[in-house]
Amino acid sequence: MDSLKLDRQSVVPLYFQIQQQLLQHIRLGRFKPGRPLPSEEVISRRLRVSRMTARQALKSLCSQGVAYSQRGKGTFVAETKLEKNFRQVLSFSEEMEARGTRPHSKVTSFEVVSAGGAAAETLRVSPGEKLIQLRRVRMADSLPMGVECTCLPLRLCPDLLQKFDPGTSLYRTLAEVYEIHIVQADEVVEAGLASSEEARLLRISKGSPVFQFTRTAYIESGQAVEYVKSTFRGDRYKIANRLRRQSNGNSSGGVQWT
Amino acid sequence: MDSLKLDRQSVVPLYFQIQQQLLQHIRLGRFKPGRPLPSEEVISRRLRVSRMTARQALKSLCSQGVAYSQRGKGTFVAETKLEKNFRQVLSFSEEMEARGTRPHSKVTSFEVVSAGGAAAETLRVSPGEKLIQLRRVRMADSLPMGVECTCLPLRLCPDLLQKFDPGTSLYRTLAEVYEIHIVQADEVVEAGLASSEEARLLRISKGSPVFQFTRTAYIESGQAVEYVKSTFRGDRYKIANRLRRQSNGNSSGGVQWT
DNA sequence: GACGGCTAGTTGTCTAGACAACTGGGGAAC
DNA sequence: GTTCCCCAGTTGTCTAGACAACTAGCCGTC
Repeated sequence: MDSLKLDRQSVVPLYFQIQQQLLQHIRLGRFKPGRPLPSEEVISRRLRVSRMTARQALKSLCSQGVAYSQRGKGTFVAETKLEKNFRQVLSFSEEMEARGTRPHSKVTSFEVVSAGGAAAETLRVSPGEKLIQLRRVRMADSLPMGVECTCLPLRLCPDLLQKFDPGTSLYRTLAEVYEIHIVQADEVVEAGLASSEEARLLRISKGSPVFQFTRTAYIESGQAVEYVKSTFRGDRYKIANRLRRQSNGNSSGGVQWT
Repeated sequence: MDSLKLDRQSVVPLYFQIQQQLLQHIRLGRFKPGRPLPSEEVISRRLRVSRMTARQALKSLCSQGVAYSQRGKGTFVAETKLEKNFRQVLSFSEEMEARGTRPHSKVTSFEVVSAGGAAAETLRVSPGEKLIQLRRVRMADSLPMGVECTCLPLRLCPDLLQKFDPGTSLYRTLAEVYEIHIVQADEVVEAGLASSEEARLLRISKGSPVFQFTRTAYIESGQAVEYVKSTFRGDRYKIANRLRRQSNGNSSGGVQWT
């Protein structure tokens, strides 16, 4: 007998509940890589939802790279474990937890500064407006992974210096204390060499290969709220991604949309 | 009066035709960044398709990072032009064309070798089986961008050495001559330093920062058909990506799927 | 044994609706 | 003038079905 558990009173959409439960089963190894997930029809019948809802749950697993579909055959658990999820915005803490390592940070400075340069421009604040600047060394299982410099407009979170415990997740604090929910980010990655300052903090030699990330995070309205520059060790950090190729069907149109 | 153009006889799905036409309008600047796209309802009425079909077209633009949706407001053209599309599998040629630069390659070797090491393992061929190995220097507007070493099992494309014109796109040749359609790829990016050999070919100094890509490409069945290792100049190459944050709704389940 | 057709199972596409949740603006009430 | 409510427009979620296209296995014919 199946112990179904969809909460139809919940505000959480059904497809999302289904997706989360499948994900949990995959994580626990109850669905193994390469093996099929329940078909749309089975989920639909078992959980008494329409096929489109079941389908939406499976599709969202596919778009996360966790599964893949084959017409006429089924939907299968994806093989590879990707080292860095390049699809979803994750804070460093969340990313390390997903990887199974214990995140930890050492704050090297946490202060209010005047906006200037790229940070001011990106965050759309007038030059001279106050920003909170947080510099941290990011560690995983006590090993230094990278250095990170985060800038936030002070007016959005005026008492962050008091409210934020640097041992916890910044994103979690922003959401819980200030109702600032980050939903999107643009990230640019460059390859570079460690400066002597970075080398010292990361315990590597100057000139070692590093990743340089520049991230801008946005809330739903499209307003940029966070500007981060970070440098991560090239020897301990990889980026992995699964790409799909767009099927090609050429059709040039003459529709008037206006 | 609107000149609608959906080909309902075509094998190309309606949602894809709509998506392509919207994309073309965006590329031509008829829908500007930050401005709204036609709403689901408008597309639905204008083109006489159901709202779900119109929605699927808009959603697929969103998943490509070309647009974004806001509940209650609409779907808008995304602002930023991303330097490297990290969502779609693109060959080097396609990527450079998308960027508006003229791609060009210099072949440094093109031969049959015996499989071994990571390439053999990834492509799932027995050690010693023959592989085609193609080494190229990749150029954009006559500037060297990176070096690339591509491996393919010989049995999949036995006369590639004759059939492939290195001036053209390898992916195009694979599709047209051998019916090998690449639909997915896994890519791992690392930060490294240029070796003296790479430095010479790329006209940079040894020890300069570079990106090291390792890509495995798959056909629909999941069979790996291409293994590529490449090194790109850190000073001329950036990776850009737009990430969405997964909305969080925790629900742990007890469904029996079997 | 080889081939072809049939069938059940699966995903892909599409329809025509429904209600919920949210946005933004206008207008009424205060 | 300010506040509140309502309404039209929009996206998010969901239903119940339909047919197409493809896969894989079974089975009978040749």
